[in-house]
Amino acid sequence: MAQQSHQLDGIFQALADPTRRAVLGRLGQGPASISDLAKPFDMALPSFMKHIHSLEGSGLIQTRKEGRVRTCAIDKQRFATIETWLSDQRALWEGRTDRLEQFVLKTQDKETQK
Amino acid sequence: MAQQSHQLDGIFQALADPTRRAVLGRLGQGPASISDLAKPFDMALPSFMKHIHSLEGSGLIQTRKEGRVRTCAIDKQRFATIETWLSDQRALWEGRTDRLEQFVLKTQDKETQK
DNA sequence: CTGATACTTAGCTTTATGGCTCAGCAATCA
DNA sequence: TGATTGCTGAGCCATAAAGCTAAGTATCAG
Repeated sequence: MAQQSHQLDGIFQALADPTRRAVLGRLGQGPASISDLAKPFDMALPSFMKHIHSLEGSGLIQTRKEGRVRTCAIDKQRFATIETWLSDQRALWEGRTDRLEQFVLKTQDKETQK
Repeated sequence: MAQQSHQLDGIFQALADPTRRAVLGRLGQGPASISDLAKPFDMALPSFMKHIHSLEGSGLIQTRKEGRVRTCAIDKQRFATIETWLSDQRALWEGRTDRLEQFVLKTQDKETQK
């Protein structure tokens, strides 16, 4: 494990914004141009472009320009990076579902009921 | 669907920092106190506390104070929120891995306008 | 009661983020 | 050719993030 932490920084940072997640949602249904993607958002185009750059920089989408139109498409592979991190994380918990944790969890219940 | 976008903001934002991910890694092995968690990091305690607050605010960890020691534990449930988002996202792609997408990819530049 | 420990609060600085406008440039269209 | 479309680049502004120090509070150990 110990995958590039820096890569995860960018990915999670990109996902931490509702506009960018909405764009991913839209691109999940198929590629689209910048201006098509921008339409639903009440935002100037240069501002919107920053979101696109964030998504592209993190590798969550890829873009290419044909003529004057830039088409964006989701890059599904990057999502695997997230899943890998999640499952690494789970592996930690599950490799160690032991008495210590149970002990603390129960003590915690006692506290919570105040 | 349409889970609280605001919740995802906080979760992804919290995950977008290597210190905070490292803390989660440590907590995956069991609960720990603030100062134990802080030890590996070359950072003043108040700075470290901000990371803890970020994690707690996003719901990824829970903390409780006993005497003068605050103990932190991971909250596994919040991770399900991420998985849900991921699988919603995948559902979009997979619900529509069809000729349309291929078609659009190839003919985009001519056919974008209806 | 005193001192050490374990945070906690307040406030400051620097940098990053997310928005804007204005201006430009290349590709299409009339 | 000239206008329109679809970005793109430069640069400004306000707010948030991530670090710091200094000082405060509350346990706990003697």
